[in-house]
Amino acid sequence: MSVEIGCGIRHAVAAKPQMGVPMALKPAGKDQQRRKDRILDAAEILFAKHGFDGVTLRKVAALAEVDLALASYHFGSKQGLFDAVLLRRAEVLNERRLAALEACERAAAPKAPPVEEIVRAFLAPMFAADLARDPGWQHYFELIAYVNNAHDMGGRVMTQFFNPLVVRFMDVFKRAMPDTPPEQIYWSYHFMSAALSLTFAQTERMKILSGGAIDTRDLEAAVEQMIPFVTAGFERLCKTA
Amino acid sequence: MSVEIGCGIRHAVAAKPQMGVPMALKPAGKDQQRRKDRILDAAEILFAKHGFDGVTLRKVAALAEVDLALASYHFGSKQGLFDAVLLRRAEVLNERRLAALEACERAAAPKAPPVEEIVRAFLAPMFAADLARDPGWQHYFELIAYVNNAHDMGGRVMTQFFNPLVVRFMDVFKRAMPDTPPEQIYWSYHFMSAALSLTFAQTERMKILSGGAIDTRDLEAAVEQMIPFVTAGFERLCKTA
DNA sequence: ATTGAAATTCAACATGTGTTGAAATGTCAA
DNA sequence: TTGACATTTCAACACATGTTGAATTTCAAT
Repeated sequence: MSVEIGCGIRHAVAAKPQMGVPMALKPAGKDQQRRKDRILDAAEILFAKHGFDGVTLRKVAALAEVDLALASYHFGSKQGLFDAVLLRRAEVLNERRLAALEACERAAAPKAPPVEEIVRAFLAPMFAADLARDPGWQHYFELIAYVNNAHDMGGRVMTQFFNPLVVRFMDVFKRAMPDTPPEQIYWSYHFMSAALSLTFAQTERMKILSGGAIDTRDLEAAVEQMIPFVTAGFERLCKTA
Repeated sequence: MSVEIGCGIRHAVAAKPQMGVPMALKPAGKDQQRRKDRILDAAEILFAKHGFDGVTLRKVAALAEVDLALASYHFGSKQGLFDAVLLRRAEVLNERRLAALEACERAAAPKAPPVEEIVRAFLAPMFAADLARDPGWQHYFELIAYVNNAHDMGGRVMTQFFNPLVVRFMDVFKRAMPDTPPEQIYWSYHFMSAALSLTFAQTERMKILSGGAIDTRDLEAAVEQMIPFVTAGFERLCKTA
């Protein structure tokens, strides 16, 4: 079930080698890709807000203003659509994080970066202004938060799309704290990932609880609080006892 | 829609004042409550593992080995069943946490308790051996983790069942750090709640990522790591800048 | 213009959904 | 035993679900 990009699935019985057609806009109609993307956009919103089982293809089609059958045609199945939504922005996010990590490594070279800078490299890209103001990215992050906490998806999906990058981060953490047993670094990462997830879940719980004093949906404030909190946690937990 | 306890909903048109019948085992059959409880147990497991929309009343009935219609009869609707599952153990958990909080307040009186002890009073009851080894409570905590991160339920449900207790905790935190702006305390609580949620989500993600080095489903280890991590986060974030 | 493949629409399928009457069964007080 | 009520079963409802086959349209290359 490798992902077919750029052509429908139901029709792709043979998947011919395309006979030297220019890649750029191969079978490009007026809005050839527009409908497919609208489906992804709509699915992104709905999956983020209601989870996999809370969404129906009919609601997706309605929000995207396309025919119901089109989702199945382009993505094969509901699960295929879900994965496609996750895949679409994963690479970009991974690239941004990797760039941030390498930048902070360069700044500290030849020593390992301070823990706070590694934490920042991991968190900041998800709060960067250009992404944080893009509704599409917002919904994507909300979806990741949902998946990360989902009992039956957390393992598979997160690993599938983000493992290589996270492993890279773990290596830098280990290099920054060479005397710390890796277990404690993993635990710290777990708690950092938790803070990220609940924040992007976009609950209004804390607004209610605090009587309006804070709103965790304010991402600018969130990252400002999260970095010191998480860094302090890392540092205490990773002190060699 | 007040919750009717001890008698079916579909039948309760009049809800008469019971005419002096002994409360203890009023219409008690051989296993009068047994089926109702079995439904709650089954629903608890399935809702925790698959969320509200991922569960069907038929699967609940099958797991509980009762007739399909019984769930609707006893709880009125699927949503009613869901709320009943949440309600069942909420009071006990709240009592345990309150007891832990009051104990640590007494130990420190007349001063406010140290932050770490307040954190411990909040976390420890969910990891206490007698609950952590009871499968029922495990599923319940897993369900809470799901609800807390659910975009569309986090606000309502959490507030409904746990707000008074959490407000009580917030007051003690404020008393322990009188010079800290309440906003930072709320943020810290948010991150603590996140660590709790992701841990009880019982994902195998960290086991995969760490190559088996840690497993966040080991609750005994989890609380041991969580308390220092969260405490350190609190203390740094709540330093008056 | 013709062709051929991709994209889109339409209608339907088989199955699953929560919920509800009506009948049957159980339970205990009078 | 009888009567009254709670509980349980059975069957069905009205509707929603993901998916699919066939027909239609779109559109670039011939």
